[in-house]
Amino acid sequence: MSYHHGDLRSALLEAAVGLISERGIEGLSLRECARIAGVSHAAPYRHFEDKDALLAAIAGQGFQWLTEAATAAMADRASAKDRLDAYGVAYVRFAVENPVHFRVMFTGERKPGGDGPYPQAAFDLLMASAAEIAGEKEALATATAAWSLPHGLAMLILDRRLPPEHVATPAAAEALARQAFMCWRTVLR
Amino acid sequence: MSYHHGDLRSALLEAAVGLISERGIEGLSLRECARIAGVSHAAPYRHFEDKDALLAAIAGQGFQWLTEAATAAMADRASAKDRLDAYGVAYVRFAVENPVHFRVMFTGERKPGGDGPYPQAAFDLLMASAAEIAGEKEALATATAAWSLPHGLAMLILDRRLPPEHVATPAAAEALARQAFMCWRTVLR
DNA sequence: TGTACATCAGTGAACGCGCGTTCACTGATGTAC
DNA sequence: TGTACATCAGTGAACGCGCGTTCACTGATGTAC
Repeated sequence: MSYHHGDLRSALLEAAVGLISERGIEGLSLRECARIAGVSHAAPYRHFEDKDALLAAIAGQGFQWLTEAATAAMADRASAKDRLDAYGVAYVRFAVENPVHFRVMFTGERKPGGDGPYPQAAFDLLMASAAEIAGEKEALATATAAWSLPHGLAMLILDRRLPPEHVATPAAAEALARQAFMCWRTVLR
Repeated sequence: MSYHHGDLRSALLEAAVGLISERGIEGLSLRECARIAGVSHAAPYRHFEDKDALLAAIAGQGFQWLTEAATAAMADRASAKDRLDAYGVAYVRFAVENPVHFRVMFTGERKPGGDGPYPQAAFDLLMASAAEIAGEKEALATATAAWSLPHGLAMLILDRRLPPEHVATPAAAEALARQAFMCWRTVLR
């Protein structure tokens, strides 16, 4: 290996995601990331100010991907109701496919000042369609409900809170998710 | 203070809840709990095998309270649909009133073996009413949806993910929650 | 093409830290007789 | 009521640990002339 790594920043992010997937967010340590990347334990500080900055980078990446996925999923839907529907499906799919990112994005309380990562862009998508359906006045409540359902579902799936036999594989989990959404669709149509 | 504390177990649980509410679950330490309870740092081991046992005790207490609250809320409702509805409202209320317990109950992945705390009793309540509404075949999907909505809403509220001005106070949060549930009620009626 | 130099990514030693847990102990409590 | 004893809650010293972070450094890279 040469003295310069080449793309240590990416390697550290990757190592962090792997580590979190094995040991949980609490189990993340910069030193272990450095070890995995084959670099001294002080090297990460050339790329991330501190541990929180690394987590923030993962969260930021996740928020971007989520927004992209939701935007793409909603793009070819004609009605606002269909768009909310597509949003929910894309949301759960994103969580199942990127469990570490999702957990980092949504674990822990945001700072009172509104500090910290926030899915502003993704929420705006929701609000726009919700306003079309329910009017400005009830848009927030509608968007909140349309976010809560897939968010709760994603959390319950990732945390293995649903009856094990129905969430054993990603495919089974997705099937259950789609069935659960059928209930929601009823209200949207 | 006398040599014997009297009710150290309760005092430790209380200290732990306070500590978590200030610093988050990661910020919990047995030594700090002991300090708060005014006792030496080794004393907690007379009451809890280790740190996880303390957390498990908090979670257990929470699951019990949640089941009691949901049972009570559903008790005087005549139809299954009303019962699912009451469940959701009680669920969010429980989370808002016991944020630390709720977080401890639902933070982190359960062990693959199905180890760890699980709201079995609360979920059974859901399944019973869901089966009445949707039949045995679709009961699981219906129960899942009826759990996901309040679960996601509770998480988003506790983590301050909703637009700040609407969740500034518990009262405002509850109002928003009730509005959001109106959407859900539509599908249940 | 060659050289001097600035830049900056990665090194390795060192610091201080609070933590979880163990252990032999001590002091209070309550019970059997 | 009094005494001997078992029980067990709480003590305080000690262990080892990995971590986050800082620091002066060294070696590679690339750019100006």
